Amino acid sequence: MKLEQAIQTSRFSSEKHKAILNILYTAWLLKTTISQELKPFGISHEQYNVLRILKGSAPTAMRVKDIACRMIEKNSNIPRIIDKLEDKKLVKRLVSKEDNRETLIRLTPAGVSLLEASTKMVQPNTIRSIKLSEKESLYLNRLLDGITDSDN
Amino acid sequence: MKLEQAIQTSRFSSEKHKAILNILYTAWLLKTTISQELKPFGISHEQYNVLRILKGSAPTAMRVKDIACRMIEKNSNIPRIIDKLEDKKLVKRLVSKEDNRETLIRLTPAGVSLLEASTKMVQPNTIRSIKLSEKESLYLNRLLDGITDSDN
DNA sequence: GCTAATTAGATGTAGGTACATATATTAGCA
DNA sequence: TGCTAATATATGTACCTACATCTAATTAGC
Repeated sequence: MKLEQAIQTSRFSSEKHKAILNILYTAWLLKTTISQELKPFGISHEQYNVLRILKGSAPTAMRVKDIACRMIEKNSNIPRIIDKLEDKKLVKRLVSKEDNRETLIRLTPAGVSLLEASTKMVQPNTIRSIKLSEKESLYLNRLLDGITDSDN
Repeated sequence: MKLEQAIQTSRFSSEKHKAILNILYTAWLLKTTISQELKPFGISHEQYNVLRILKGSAPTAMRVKDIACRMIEKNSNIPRIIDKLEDKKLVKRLVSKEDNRETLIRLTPAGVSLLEASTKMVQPNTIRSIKLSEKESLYLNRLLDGITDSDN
């Protein structure tokens, strides 16, 4: 119903085909919603994700590659996102003492407080916008986890 | 299981929160897979979607705005995607006789044959890569359709 | 201990999204 | 009719992804 009207089609070759489009559409909706919530804070969804990842290991600084492998979109260009965050003084780059190839990234106090303020807004609104019970969410997670088994 | 290892985390505030990340991650996987399949044909996932939409109304040409509202990602910049397709001679721009503001887009024979060839590869591989029965797909579609009711 | 291979990160480029603005054309209406 | 508002598309900008390539630093192998 929702998907059909969103893309103005009701011709799907199978439920599976429809499911593929539905996942893509729902993901787009989620991203758009989150981006809207973040707009007042002046950061993008991707920049927000990096800040959250950094907070996960704070106060310890993180290496660029360790941030990268926690991102949902695996081809994110972390150095470039860090550039933007550094411009806004939300993170700081440090050179690793033990390996000079590595760059360590650390949240600044400004980064911490912007993250806290934005999360306070974004988190509840996003959670609220999803009309699923915990039980339905669990079942959805099971379905999604099973979708791509490596032995295809 | 899948998601946890993909983003190296098992701390989710709820099943719902995990479901949000799971949808985003699964969509990214799908997009990446489809893009890979399309690479030999020299077109992007978005360009492929436009070609498919055009085929849906062929041989009648379509207006830019009608293509736009069938796209999954609603903010797609259709004129720019058309530019790329036109460079490759896969579509042709025509000016509408009844309204000179409108641009009509039509598949060229080259566009039709590239679409057929690529679909023959992409469609089965994508469908096969999704490990869901029709029944599971149906249930997944129901869950996704319910996720965002406009009265939030 | 020195060179080759590997690794971390930065950077270039092409294509895309999101959104604001520009331009042309048509519709609406006093 | 003539003027304004609305509409269709194109274009500019900032940010992002995908991927190739570059540079510096480290490790492996002999």
